[in-house]
Order: sequence, then C-alpha cells, then structure tokens
Amino acid sequence: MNLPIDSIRNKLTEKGLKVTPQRISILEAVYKLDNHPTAENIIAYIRESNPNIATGTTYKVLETLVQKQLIQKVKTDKDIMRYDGVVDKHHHLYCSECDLIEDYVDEDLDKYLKEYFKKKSFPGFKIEDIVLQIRGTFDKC
Amino acid sequence: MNLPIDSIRNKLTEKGLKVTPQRISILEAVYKLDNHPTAENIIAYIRESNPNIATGTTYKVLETLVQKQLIQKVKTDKDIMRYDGVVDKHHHLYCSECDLIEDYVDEDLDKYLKEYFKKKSFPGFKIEDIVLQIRGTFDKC
DNA sequence: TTATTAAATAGGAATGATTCCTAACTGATA
DNA sequence: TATCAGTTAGGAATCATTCCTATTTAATAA
Repeated sequence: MNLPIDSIRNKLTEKGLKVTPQRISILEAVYKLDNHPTAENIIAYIRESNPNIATGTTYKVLETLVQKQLIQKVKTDKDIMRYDGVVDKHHHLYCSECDLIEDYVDEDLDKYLKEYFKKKSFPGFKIEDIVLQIRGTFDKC
Repeated sequence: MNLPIDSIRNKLTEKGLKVTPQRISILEAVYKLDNHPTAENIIAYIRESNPNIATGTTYKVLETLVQKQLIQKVKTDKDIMRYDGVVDKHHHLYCSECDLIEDYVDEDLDKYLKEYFKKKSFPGFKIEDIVLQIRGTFDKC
C-alpha cells in the first residue's frame, strides 16, 4: 500500500486529528511496511527520514490511529503488538515457522459466518465481529 | 475444571515431565482459575498455599506446559498473555467491555471450515489450524 | 499575518511483564 | 541411597510500553 501524502492528510483531518509531521510519517510507515510491523519496526523506519521522533510519541500516535480506526492492532502469540494498515474486514494467516502474517479477505465466508451465528445465537452475548486466525506454514519456511 | 492431584501427576508423567510440587500447583491453578488467568493471576493463586514459588519458575513452567500441550496460550488485545487449561480445539468469545474470555466449542463449524478451506486452498500455505476470535459484548457488561 | 490556545511532541524516567542467570536442590532411575 | 539431569529460588536484567511535563505547534479567528 502506497498512498500520497495528501491522502494521508485527508484521513487524519476526516477523523478530526491535527495533521502533524509525526502522524503523517507514522501512518505512512504502517502503510509502507509489509508484514504487520511492530512499533519498533515503525520507529526504525521513520527515524531514517525523521530522526527525532520520540518513542513515546510513536506509541501514542499509533494508539490514536487505532482509536480512530485508521489502523488495526494485530494479535500475536508473542507479547509484542503489531499493526495493520488494512482496516477493511479481513482475517489473518499466521506462519508457525516465521513471523509472517498475511491478510486474507473473504466476503463470502464472512457472510456465511454472519448467517451461521445469527441462527446459533449465544444467550447473553451480542456478536460484533468474527475474525479467523488461520495458522499454518508457508512452503518457503 | 477440577482435577484430582493424581490426574495432574499422570498428565505430567505422560508428557515425560518430572512431577514437581511447583508444576502440580501451577497446572492445578490453570485448571481452577476461571477466565483464562494471566501469569500474575496464577502466581497470586499458588502463593496462597505455596508462598515461595519463584516468579521465574512460574513463567518457565507455564512455557513448558504450553510446549507439552497441557495448556494453551490465549491471545488478547493487550500485551499480557493469558492461559487456558482447555486444550481440545475450541474458539474464544472476547468481551469488548470487560476482560472476560469464554471458550466456545463447535465441531460442526470446525468441520465446515476444514472442508471450506480444503477447496479454497492457499497456494504456498499449508493450513494447520483455524481459530475464531468472536468479539462482542455480554449483556451484563 | 499574527495572536491565541488546545492539542501534540521530545526526551527521558518509570513501569511492569517477562526473561535470564546460577548456585542450590530434588525427582527419577538404577 | 547415590547419582545426576533436570528443576527451582532469588534476584538482577531486559525490553516493550507507559508516563510525565516543559516546550512546541497546528488550527482557528481576529
């Protein structure tokens, strides 16, 4: 994913966020870095062009972007958080061998699951969202 | 879940693990504590009856139990790992409002998904396991 | 353009979950 | 009951993340 700066500015503005160079760099980094970067990955990347963005700022901005739904957090087995610039509904392929995480979109399956759970409602629980964690290994691993 | 000590001893022995008081306490704690305890929950619990089990030991034992598939790690949005004594295949209901995580077993759905993805194979990726994260809210929350 | 101000950032200290280290200890085996 | 590989206690170290606050800045209106 590779977006022009103006598009990034617009996204921030639309969400009522001040447009700062830090936010632009960080959101751009999440889009540009493949494989669901960690905060550390993002910090390393933005420091190349912007050496004095503070670590704390990066975490704060990431959290803000998650709150405003411009990016997503991705759960992993490890205790390190990773981020995803894709906010449309999707699932994840996790590799058991390496740390690769791949996005997987399947609207048909989403529809099926929605119907399935509509019939099979849980008493006392209202479903908001269903995400699949698909674990396996890539051939190359 | 509430198992007699002997059953716990057997589980450890079956996996080729030495039966130590620490391992028994910790495995017992994972079984007894509801809602997918954190390491901290487990440490607090076992210290009631066994005050001098070291923190490091608990983490090490938990990791060993996960490796031997006597327990499971549960992913959360937070960066705190939680543990689950249920190792049969199951999914999780996550509450958006509180930190409750509930197990959900559905063999029919598992079968369906297995078939579904058998047809829809991913080139270059071999699926090992599919787990659903079902997010929503409990009425009481 | 400039002043105003609420929001955002830099820098670094603090936190807290987890890991690491090693000497001492102990279950399993013969 | 001696042996020893495996395990633990205790505490220091690590490291991702959060917190603190003085300073800076983006947005707005005059």
